Amino acid sequence: MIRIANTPRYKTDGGESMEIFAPKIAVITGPTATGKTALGVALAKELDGEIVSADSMQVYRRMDIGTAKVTPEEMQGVPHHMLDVAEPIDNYSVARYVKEADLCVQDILRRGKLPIIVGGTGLYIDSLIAGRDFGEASSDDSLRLELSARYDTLGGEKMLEELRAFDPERAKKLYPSDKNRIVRALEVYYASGKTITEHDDETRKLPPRYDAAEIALSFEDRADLYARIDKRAELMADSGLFDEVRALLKSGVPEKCTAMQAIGYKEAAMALRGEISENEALEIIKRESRRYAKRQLTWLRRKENLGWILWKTAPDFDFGRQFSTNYLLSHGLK
RNA sequence: GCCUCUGUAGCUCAGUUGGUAGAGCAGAGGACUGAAAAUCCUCGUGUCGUUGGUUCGAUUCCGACCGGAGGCA
Repeated sequence: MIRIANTPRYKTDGGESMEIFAPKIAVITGPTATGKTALGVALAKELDGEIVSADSMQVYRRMDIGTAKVTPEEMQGVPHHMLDVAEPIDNYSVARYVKEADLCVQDILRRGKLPIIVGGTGLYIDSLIAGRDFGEASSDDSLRLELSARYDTLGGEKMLEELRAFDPERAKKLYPSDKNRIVRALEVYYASGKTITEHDDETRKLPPRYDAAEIALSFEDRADLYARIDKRAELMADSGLFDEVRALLKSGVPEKCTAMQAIGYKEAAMALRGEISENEALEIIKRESRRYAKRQLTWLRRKENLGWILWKTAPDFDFGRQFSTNYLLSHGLK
């Protein structure tokens, strides 16, 4: 039976000590194709937990094959949350994820179960644990679209200059070519009157909302990870990835929406348009997936207090379950 | 068997009128606070096929040998 062990003590910036209830939760993360889903289910069964997915693409309905979403059989009766919570045309975001996933976690805790966050979207996981508030600014996209268009005509240098006028600190950190971040920095300021630097500083001061014990999965040898990714991409193609994408496009999902930026989907769309062959698409999907995994590793490597499980050549879930259980217990989850 | 072309970074190739070499792709490292499966930054030493010769000096010129491609018999 799971019990929330203790109440950690955090200091506020004012120097006053303040007691805050930060519930303990478990996290299973790691690059793509390392067995997070299977280990999550095994742990949930052993520890009486429920899964909260942390995957920016599995939130979309009807995107199953290309996102390697758990199947009902694989769930083995374990409740899964944060899957299929959006339409592909929705343009999901971290802000929305934190709000919705937090409700799930709270509900699970209220019922006395262990929330197990499982997924590879590092930003989503960290934001959920930190309890980041992204504000209400710019809930409609008009401002962002306008800024984006301005960036395209004026260029990055001009836009950075504009940002530098009120937020030199952020401007210094950004390259002119980093369109997304420049646009966002401007957007935050114009919509809220607050610079993104101020906003970030404020959220950084907040004590973490959860006390997370995090386990990361990967392979000892990078080559094994890549071989697994390649194999899985081929499996996806054989299982009907192209049909899935065809159906999405046919149902009116625009090609430039967030969901269609997913690896596997944008390449399949290119093939369906006849720009490349399906085989070429598959090769690009493999390559992009490998690069994605590498970025995920970069994200994870900088974190302290990660319990790493490095598979030899293939996942060993018996070992994984044991290691994880011990790890979680030693981190106060009992 | 003879002739021609060819052998340079993991791959495709460029180049040095002789002073030990550089692009693209692949790959590696990093950043990341409302697109994050997104967006962006940085990184190029390799017996220049092997072995003799010419030369102060050869990957570059010459010879032989070993691969590869094509042609003639």
